[in-house]
Amino acid sequence: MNMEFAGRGKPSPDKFKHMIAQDHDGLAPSAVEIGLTAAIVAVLDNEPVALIVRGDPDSAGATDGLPFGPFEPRQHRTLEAGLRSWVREQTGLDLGYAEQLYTFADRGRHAEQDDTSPPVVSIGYLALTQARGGSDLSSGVWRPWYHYFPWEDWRRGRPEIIAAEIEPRLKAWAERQADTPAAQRPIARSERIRICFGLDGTAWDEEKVLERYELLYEAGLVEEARRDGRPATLVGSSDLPRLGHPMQFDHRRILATAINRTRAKIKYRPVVFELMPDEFTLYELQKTVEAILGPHLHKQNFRRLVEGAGLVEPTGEMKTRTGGRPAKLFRFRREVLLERPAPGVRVTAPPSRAQ
Amino acid sequence: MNMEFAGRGKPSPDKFKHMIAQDHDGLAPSAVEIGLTAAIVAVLDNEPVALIVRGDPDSAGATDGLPFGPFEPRQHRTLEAGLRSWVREQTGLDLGYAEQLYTFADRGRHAEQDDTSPPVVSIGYLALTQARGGSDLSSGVWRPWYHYFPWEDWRRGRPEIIAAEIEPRLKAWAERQADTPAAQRPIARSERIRICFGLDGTAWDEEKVLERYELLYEAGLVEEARRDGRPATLVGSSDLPRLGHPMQFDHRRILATAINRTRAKIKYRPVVFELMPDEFTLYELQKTVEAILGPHLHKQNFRRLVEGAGLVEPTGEMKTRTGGRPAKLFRFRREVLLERPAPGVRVTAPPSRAQ
DNA sequence: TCTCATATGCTCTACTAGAGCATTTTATGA
DNA sequence: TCATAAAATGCTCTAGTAGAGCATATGAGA
Repeated sequence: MNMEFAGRGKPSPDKFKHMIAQDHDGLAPSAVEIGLTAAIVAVLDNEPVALIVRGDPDSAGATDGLPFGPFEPRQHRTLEAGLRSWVREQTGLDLGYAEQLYTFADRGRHAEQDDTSPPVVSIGYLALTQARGGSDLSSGVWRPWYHYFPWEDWRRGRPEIIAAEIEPRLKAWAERQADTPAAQRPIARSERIRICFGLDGTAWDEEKVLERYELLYEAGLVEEARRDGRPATLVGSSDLPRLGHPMQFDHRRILATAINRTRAKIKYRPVVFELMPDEFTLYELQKTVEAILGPHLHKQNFRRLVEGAGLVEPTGEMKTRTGGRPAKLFRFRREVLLERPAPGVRVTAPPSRAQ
Repeated sequence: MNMEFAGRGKPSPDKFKHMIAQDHDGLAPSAVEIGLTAAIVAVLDNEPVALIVRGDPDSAGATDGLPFGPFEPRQHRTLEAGLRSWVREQTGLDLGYAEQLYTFADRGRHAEQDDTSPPVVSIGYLALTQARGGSDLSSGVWRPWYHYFPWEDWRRGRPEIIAAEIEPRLKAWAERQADTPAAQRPIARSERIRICFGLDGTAWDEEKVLERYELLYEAGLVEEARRDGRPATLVGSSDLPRLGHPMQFDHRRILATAINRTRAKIKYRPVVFELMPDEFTLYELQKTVEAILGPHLHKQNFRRLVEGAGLVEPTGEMKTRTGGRPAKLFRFRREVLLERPAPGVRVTAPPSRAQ
C-alpha cells in the first residue's frame, strides 16, 4: 500500500518562508500581547473558592478579577513560569499544581482596553491549592466560585435562579430566532438551552459549566456581554437583573473553564488531593468532592470506591470531636501516580437530580 | 459563615495598570508572535494519517511539517479562523471539525529560528477530517502518523523498536541519573520509563503518546532534541539511530498531542464519525477505531455497544462485495449530539496486551 | 455446489456501582 | 448516669454492563 497520498500540486517550499519572520503585507510580524491568567481554586469550609484580586475601584467597571499579567519572554522561561511569577507577585501565593486550560483570543472580549492597544490573547490556567484558614496571602481574597455562577450551585437542590431568571429570559431570546428559517440555524437556540440547563426532563450535566456561561453571554444575559456591546444586549437591557457577579476582561469565562475542568478531572485523575490537607477523614474528602460536583454521594459507596482504588492509606491516627464516632485519618497515597492510569474519584451522578 | 478570606494586605489597584499596556522596564509591551499549527488527521485504508507539508528541501534540516502560519489579529477574527485560513491557503483543504490542543512556548524548541526573531508561541490544533481517496488537496501529502511514532503502532503486537532501540537507550539514560541523590529526584527516571513504555509488567497505556514523546525528547533520543541542542544529547549522540521521522519546529510534539487527544476523545465523544464517510459498515467503523487505538476489539461486543448507544442508524442499504456476507450500511445519528452527554465509542482496552 | 469470510444474533458470566440495612463508637445534654 | 444524636463502618442485594464465546446466516468466488 502506498502511504504517500500526494495532492494534485506540489508544495512550494519558499511559499512558507515569509511566515516565520513577517506577514503578508510586508509589515513587521503581527505581534500580539499574551496575557497569563490564573484561576486558583481551593476549598474552605466545604465551600469551593477562587482567589480574587480587585480591579480598579475608581473606574466605573470596578470588578473582581483573577491574578494575571503579560508573558515576558525575556524573563519567563516558560508560560507556566511566567504565571507563577505573576501570582507570587500579586498574591504572595506559591502555586503548586497548575495546568493550562485554554487560549482565548476572541475580539471584543476585552472591552476595557482601548482600540489602539495590541490585541490580547489570554492563556488561562487552573491551579489547585490548599488554602489554610490562617491566610498566607499578601493580597487578594478567596471568594466562593458560586458567587460568580449561582446557577451552578446544586448543593441544596436546583437553584431558584434558573427557573426565576434564567429560563424565561433564555426562552425569550430563543423566540427572537423564530424569524430565521429553521434550515439555516446550526442548532436551534431552544435545543441548546434545553441541553445546557437541563430543561424538559433533560438531566443536568454538571460538566457544562463553560457551555452555560457562553450561552448566557451570547444571549446577552451576563454583564460582560453588555460591557462588550454584544448585539443581543441592545434590546431592553436596562431592566435585566445581574446573573452572578461579573469579572473584568474575560476572567469569568476563564473561571468557568476552570470549574468545568476541575469537575471533569476530579473524576478520572486524583486531583482532589491537591485541595486537601495532608491528613483528612473520608467524610471530609467526600464533602470536598461534593462541594465541587454538587450532588450528594452515597457515603458507604464513596468510601468503598476510594479505599478500593488504593487512593488513600490510613495514617493510624484518629480524628475525634467529629460530632460522632471518631474517624480514621487518611493520607493520599502518592504512589498511585506511579501506577497505571491513575484513577480519580469515580463518581457517577445520581439518577438525575434534575428538577 | 464569612465568605471573604482576606489576605494580610489589600491589593493596590494601580499596581495592575501597567500590565495592560506595557511591561516592567517601561519598554513597549513584550509582544510575541503566535503560530497556529494544525494536526489534521484522517484514516485512509485503515491507516491513520496526518496532513504533511514539506519544509525547505534545500536547507540541511529539510523536514516534514504541519500546516501552520502566524495569527494575524487584523485579518483573523478568531484563532480558529486564522488556522482555517492558513490550512486552506497551504493545502486547499476546508477544515471541518477542529479543536484547540495546547499552547506551547518553551524556549529552544524552535532552533531553526535565529536568535533575533521574536519568540514564538505556538497554539496547536487537532482537526479530524475524512480524506477521500481521490485527493482534493492542492498541496501536501497524507502520511501515516505511525511514521513519526513507530512505537505507538501496536496493531501487530508490541513494536520491536521498543525492545530493540528504545528500552536499552532509555535505561542507559536512567543510569546516568544514579549520581544524583535519590531525595532530589522528582520521580526517578526509571519509574517514568516503566510507566510510559509499559515495562516490567506495567500495562501499555495508549493514551500516553505525548508523555512518551516528551520522555524521548528529554533523553535526547529524538532528532529534534539534538537539533535543539539538548544537554542529554551531547554525549555520544552521533551513533544514535533515528527514532521515528522528525519534523520541523515543535510539530512532532503537536502531532503527539493530537494523537493523544484523538485516542482519549474517541472513547467519550462521538468523534470517530468525523473520520468516516457518510455511510459505512460497522466493520469499517471498528477498523477505524482500531487504527487509532491499536488493540483489536471484540467484534460482537463492539457492534452491540455502538448500536446500543444509539450512535448509528441503518440506512436500509447493504454493502456487498465485503468478502463475505453483505453488511448493513449505517450512518451517524447526528441527533445524539443533542442528547445528554453524547457518548463516544466506549471501548476499554483488552486485559493487557502488554508483552 | 462447495468453501470461505464476514455479518449478525444470542447467551453466559464476572464485575461494578447504586442502594439500603445494621451496628459501632463517640460527644452532648437532660 | 443514661438517652440521643451524629458519624463511622461493615455487609448484602441487585441491576446493569462489558468481556467472551457459540451458533447461524449469507453472499462471493472457485
